[in-house]
Amino acid sequence: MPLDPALNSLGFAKPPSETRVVVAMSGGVDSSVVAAQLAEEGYDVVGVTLQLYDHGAALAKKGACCAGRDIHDARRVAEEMGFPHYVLDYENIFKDAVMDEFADSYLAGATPVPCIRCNERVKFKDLLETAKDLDADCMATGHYIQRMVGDEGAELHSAADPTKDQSYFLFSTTPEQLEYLRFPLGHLKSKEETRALAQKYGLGVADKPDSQDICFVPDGNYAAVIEKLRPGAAEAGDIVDVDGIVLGQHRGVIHYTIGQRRGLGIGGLADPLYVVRLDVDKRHVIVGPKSMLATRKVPLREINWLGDGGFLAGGERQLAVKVRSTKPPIDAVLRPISDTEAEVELLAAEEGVSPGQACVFYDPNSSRVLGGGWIWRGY
RNA sequence: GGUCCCUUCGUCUAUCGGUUAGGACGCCAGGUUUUCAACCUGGAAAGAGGGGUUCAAUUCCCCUAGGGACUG
Repeated sequence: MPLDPALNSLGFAKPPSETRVVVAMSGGVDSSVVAAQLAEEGYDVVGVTLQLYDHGAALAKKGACCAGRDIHDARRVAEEMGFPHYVLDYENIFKDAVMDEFADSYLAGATPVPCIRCNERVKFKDLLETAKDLDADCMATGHYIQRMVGDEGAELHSAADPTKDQSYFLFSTTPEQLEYLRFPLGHLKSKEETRALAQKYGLGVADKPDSQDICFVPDGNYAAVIEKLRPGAAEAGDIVDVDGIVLGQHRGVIHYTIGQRRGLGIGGLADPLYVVRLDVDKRHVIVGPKSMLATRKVPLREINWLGDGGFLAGGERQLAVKVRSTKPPIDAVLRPISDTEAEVELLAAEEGVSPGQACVFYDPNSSRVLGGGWIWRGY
């Protein structure tokens, strides 16, 4: 983070004590450290935690964000560090903006990424507006991502620690949102530094495990949540090969994603089978050998462009893309079709490209994130 | 009716007297992961049944059951 001596650590030309920052606190280590650190630096910190879904259902789950135990943890950090903390009831907003689409996406044979929608539609939208209503100068989160100020304004950059980088989950952050956001952890070299800071501030959450899995799914059984939301969603059907030959039965298309290997229950083969396609109308899970997963053309919509210049006007571009959060970026050509649609051609075929997942753009020569889009079926 | 062959983890199979009975796929668990997956590591899991021969039988012989090939 290049520091202008005239500016404080959050980029404002005034003392921290006169800079109000809303910290989105999940109750985890990361956002707790952000809040504690900013409070320590003397900022006018306001902690906010969102209640996103039903308490009772979530209590059983450890490591989840924003419910029950987590709200408690966040509140305690605020008390320990001496800044105000608010809990906002966002259950309805969350259901409308995240959970409903999550269910419908699976029903349509796609594989959604609810965490991206939550950032895009809840944390960086309603919560961000709330922060402005609170007269905050900016809003900070515990995401491992970097915001840098360039010639054309705020830029999004991958985290310094590539193993913790969360750019995949933040590609849809708009330039306007980015102007207002701050990510104080993005420059850390490793998660250990975060935990060390938590120790330093004496936070009770210092040893809390990292969150994983979908926060509103209690026991990892996301299909059960979908069935609760959309009764009858999991209808059994045939597992077929590409020639239509029935190889077995499945418990519902919603249990599968393209590239998936486990859960087919078909044994006795020399090589494993993978899901290569989902046919919702026929309730077919189409399977084949790994080689059939190779994909080069990836159709995208709902593009969020974070690079310089206009998206469509800029024409064809060489860049790197990620099609799954844990896969390394690979070289690709991006061909805009409209302001919000594009086709990505992967230079080397990738396996497991699934509708509903995100395709995130990276500058191959720097840490900059250039936006991304949502993968969908086709033209 | 006769002759010959086959029968091992859930599945497909390896092992032609002494093995912790091996592998693959499937399954389970752990790791990884703020999506779902992928991936990595580990685990459970078998000699159709009954008699023999032998120091020793999955392995050799016989019978029974089931399956297959050829054949008056």
